[in-house]
Amino acid sequence: MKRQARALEILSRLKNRYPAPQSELDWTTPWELLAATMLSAQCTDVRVNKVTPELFRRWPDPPAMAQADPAEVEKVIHSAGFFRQKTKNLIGEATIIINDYDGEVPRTMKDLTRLPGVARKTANIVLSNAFGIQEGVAVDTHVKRLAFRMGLTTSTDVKKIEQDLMKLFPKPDWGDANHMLVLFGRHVCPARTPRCNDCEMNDICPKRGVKTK
DNA sequence: ATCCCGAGGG
DNA sequence: CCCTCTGGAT
Repeated sequence: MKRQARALEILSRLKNRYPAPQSELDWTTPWELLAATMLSAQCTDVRVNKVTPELFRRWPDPPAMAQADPAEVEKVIHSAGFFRQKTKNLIGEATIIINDYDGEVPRTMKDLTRLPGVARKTANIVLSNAFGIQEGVAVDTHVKRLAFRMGLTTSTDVKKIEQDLMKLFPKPDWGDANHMLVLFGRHVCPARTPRCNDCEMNDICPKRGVKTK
């Protein structure tokens, strides 16, 4: 099957499995989503959700976080990993948002990626989920793995993979495509032991790079 | 290419 | 023990 046709068929089957896909991170404001998404680097959303209630209670917005004691923030987010760098990112992001954006999380790719710890993946999530803006396709470890296995890209470079997916998927689906691929990756096609026998993509998936034990 | 970093699973 | 988890900066 040709790549474009396969992409649309995969999208159709993903929609069938996940009629209302959404992130499993807990958040209520754009600032909380930005913080939670940055914290999710190399860490499961379950563990992010374990630290964010206290984090958001003690430092609920950019003004509070900009004034936070780094040692205290490090304690609260310790179990999420990369805690020193992530603490610097949180305080740095809050400070720039206060100084340059009047305390509001910016709504453009250019402005978001100025923030420390924020590149295209995190910015795409914030733009799509908090503001409903389809700027691109967020490419994380799940999207990267599945796009390669399913033959939607031949690249291992996240920027190139994003460009490929933007051509293959209709723009209105870009935000949902990320969520559906992440969920499908977790449920059916994890990195180590993909369950190809039980997979509804079995007949159209090239299974590129699938580890067979 | 390497580093940041803890926690859970196999 | 080794791999992986919704990455990003140097």
